[in-house]
Amino acid sequence: MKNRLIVLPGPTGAGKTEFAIELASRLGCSIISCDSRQFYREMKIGTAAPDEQQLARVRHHFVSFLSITDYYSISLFERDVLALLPSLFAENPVAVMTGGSMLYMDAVCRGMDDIPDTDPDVRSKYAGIYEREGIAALRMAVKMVDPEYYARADLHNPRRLLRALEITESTGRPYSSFLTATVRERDFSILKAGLTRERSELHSIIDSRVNRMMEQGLEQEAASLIGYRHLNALRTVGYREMFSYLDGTITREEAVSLIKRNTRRYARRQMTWWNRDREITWFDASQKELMFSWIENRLKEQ
RNA sequence: GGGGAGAUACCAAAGUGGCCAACUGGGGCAGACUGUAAAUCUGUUGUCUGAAGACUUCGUAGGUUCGAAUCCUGCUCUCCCCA
Repeated sequence: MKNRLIVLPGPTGAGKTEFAIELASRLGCSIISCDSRQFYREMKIGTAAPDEQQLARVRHHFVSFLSITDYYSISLFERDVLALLPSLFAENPVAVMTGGSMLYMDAVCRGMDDIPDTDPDVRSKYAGIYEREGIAALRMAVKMVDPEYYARADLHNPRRLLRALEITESTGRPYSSFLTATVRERDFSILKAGLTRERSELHSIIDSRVNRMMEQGLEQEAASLIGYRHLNALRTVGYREMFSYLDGTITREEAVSLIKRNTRRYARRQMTWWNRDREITWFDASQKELMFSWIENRLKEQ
């Protein structure tokens, strides 16, 4: 019998954390967290990371295992999860992966193309060009070195253009030549069950969750991290807005409502991403038992 | 009781005779996404339609005009100042 990874995507606020814990305890397996901000041990409140009690109920992996100053990436996550799974499957043929980081999830399920690491100097060189000369300069450069990518790139998006340029220059090969979109074979099978809620319900959960974060001390947590605000890990909903408040740019109330708004937007982007993944079977949060039995039946089938 | 200001689409706010279905911002909705992705970026937002287009909008009722969100009059409401 083939090992199984149960993948549980869902927008922020749908209730994945608690749901996954219940599922994993029923199955007696552990949880792989796929949340790119809960990775960081310094960011607990603002990321709604599972608390001590929740962590005690089921063994979690990839929660609070990094410092905000560590370098990490999607491909490292893919590598680390694939390296961990055999030991999990040795104990139980099933594992649960849940979280809201869409591309990280896809990296585990489908794999990323092999692209060499880039030269940090090249990266900062192009970042400087972008700062001084704007996006038009990036476009022109991409057009020169990788016309194929230029033809299909999002020419408004500096992140995409910068990435293409740094890869092309670091490797001496056009970025587009690395992009094969090959789906990797995995030696385990994947079952995708998504957890969602009605939009309006999701919004009110998000609102109350943000209020709770404030009660739990998001302000203090952000204040303790403000010296690291330039780090990518802190370019995160909840922290950025609190930094603006701590700067005195906006009021506390404004910060709170911006956090709510930006969390809503994040949830929407998540759904946009997953909507095109036909492998996901969706369940409303109110159909918990139905979802459990669906999963258990599928597990028996094999 | 007297004087003044204003009512514009979900909200805020421009427009002060035709180029206005109406600038802009917010919010909403939708989309993209191959390496720090809770990031980064795009579109759309009166109704009907695939589209061309048609139809109804700028507090309300009238009027002026070839033509009004824009001008005039009555009414309703809001705000400010003086009593």
